[in-house]
Amino acid sequence: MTKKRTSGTPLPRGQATRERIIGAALEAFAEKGFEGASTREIAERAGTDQGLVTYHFPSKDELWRAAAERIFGDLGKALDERVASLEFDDPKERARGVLREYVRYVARHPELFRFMVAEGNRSNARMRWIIDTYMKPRFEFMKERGVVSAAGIDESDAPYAFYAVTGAASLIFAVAPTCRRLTGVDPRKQQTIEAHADFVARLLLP
Amino acid sequence: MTKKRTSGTPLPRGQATRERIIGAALEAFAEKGFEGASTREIAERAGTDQGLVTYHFPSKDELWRAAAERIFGDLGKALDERVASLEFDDPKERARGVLREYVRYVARHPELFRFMVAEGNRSNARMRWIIDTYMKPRFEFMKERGVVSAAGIDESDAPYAFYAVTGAASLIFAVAPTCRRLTGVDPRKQQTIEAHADFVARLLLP
DNA sequence: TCGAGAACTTGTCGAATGACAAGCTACGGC
DNA sequence: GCCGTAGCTTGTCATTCGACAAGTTCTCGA
Repeated sequence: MTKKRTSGTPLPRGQATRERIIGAALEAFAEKGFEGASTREIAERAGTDQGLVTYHFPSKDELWRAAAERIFGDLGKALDERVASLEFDDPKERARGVLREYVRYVARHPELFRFMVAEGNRSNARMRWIIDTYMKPRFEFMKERGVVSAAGIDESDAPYAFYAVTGAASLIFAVAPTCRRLTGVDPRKQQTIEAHADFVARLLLP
Repeated sequence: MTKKRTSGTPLPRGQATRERIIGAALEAFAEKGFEGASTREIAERAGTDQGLVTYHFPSKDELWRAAAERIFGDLGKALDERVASLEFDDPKERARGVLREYVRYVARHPELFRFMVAEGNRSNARMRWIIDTYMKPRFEFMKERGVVSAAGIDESDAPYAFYAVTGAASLIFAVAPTCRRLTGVDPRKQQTIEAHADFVARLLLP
C-alpha cells in the first residue's frame, strides 16, 4: 500500500506538518508582515516548536517563499477549476461568473490580499519570481479572455482595470473588523460576500 | 515676534523633529507593519537617534497613534480643501471631481492604503478610535453627498461602494513596483495617475 | 549674559528574535 | 525483531528589540 519512495522523498507525516507550518506562516505574514511575524509565533499557530520550523525551512526567507507559492498557487488552482465549470455562452455572463467566483475566493482567503499589499512594494528576486510565475498568467487571462474584453475595456486600460478590480473585490474582506465597526456590515457573513460580489459584478459588467 | 510660551510648551525646534519622526514612522509602519518597524530604523529615517524617538514618544504605541492621526488627519484636510474648491452645479460632475482628487491624493500618499490594510484587521482601542474619529465622517459624507448618491447607488449598498471605491482607487499605487513589472505601467508617473483617475471615475460614475 | 529647562546623545538593560547544534522518538525497510 | 534515518524536541548562541537612565548641548526669557 505504501508508495515506493526513493531516498530523500519526504515522508507523509513530515509533509503534513510542513503544510501546517506554511498555513500558519501565511496567516502570520499577512497579519504582521515578514519582519513582524516571528518563527516562534508561526510554530505556535501550527502547534509545534520553533526548532521544527527551522528544521523544515532552513531560513525565514525560504518559509516566506513557500507561503507565497502556496497562496498564489491555490488561487490559480481554485480559479481554473471554477472557470472550467462555468458554461455560459455569453462572454459577459461568463466574465460575471468568474468575477463572482473571484470575490468568493478572496472572501475566504483575505490573507491573499494582505500578503499582496504587504509585500507588493518590494522588488527583490523572490517577489519578481512570483510576479512572473503566478501573476502574469492571471493578468494576461483577464486581458484577453476575462473581464477586460467582456466589459469592452480598451486593452491599454488593462493595468488600471486589473488593479481596480482586485482592489474593489478584496479590500472589504482584508479589513473586516474595521468594516464591521465603520458600516455595521460584517464581511465574514455569507450574505455580505454575495452582496459584495453582486455589487462588484454590476459595477464592472453592467 | 516669538510667541509667548508658558513653561512646558514645546519649543518650535522640538516640534519640527517630532514631525519628522512621525513622518518616518508612517513610512516604516506602512512598509513593515507595527511590529516589523523598529524605533531605531524610524530614528535613522528621521536623521536622529533611537533615544530621541523614545524621548518624544513615551512608547511605540504612542508613536503609532501619532502616525495614524497624522495620515488620516492629512487626508481629511486635503479632501476638505479640494472639495470646497470644486464648483460644479451637477452633483455627478462634482462627485467625479472629488473622486479624481481622491485618486491623486492616494497616489501621492500610498502609505495611507498600506497602513489601512496592515492595521485594518485589528480591533484594539486605538483602531476603534481612528474609525470613529476619522473614517466615520468620510463614510457618511460619501453616503449622503458623495459618490453613492451621485451614482444612484442604493444607500444599503454604501458599505460595498465605500470599500470598492477605496480599493479600486488605491491598490495600484500601494504596490507600484509590482505593477511596474507586471504591466509595464509605472504608477508613480503623473500620466499613470491621471489615467487611473479617469478609469475609476468612468467606472463608478459613467 | 546667564540660568533653567527643553532638546538631544550615549550607554545599558532584560526580553525576544533567527539560527543552529545535540540529542531523542518513532516509523518503515530488511 | 532491529536498525537507520526522517521527524521532532530541547537548549543555546549572537543579535536586535523597546525602554529607560544619566549626562551633554542648545535656546530663550529674564
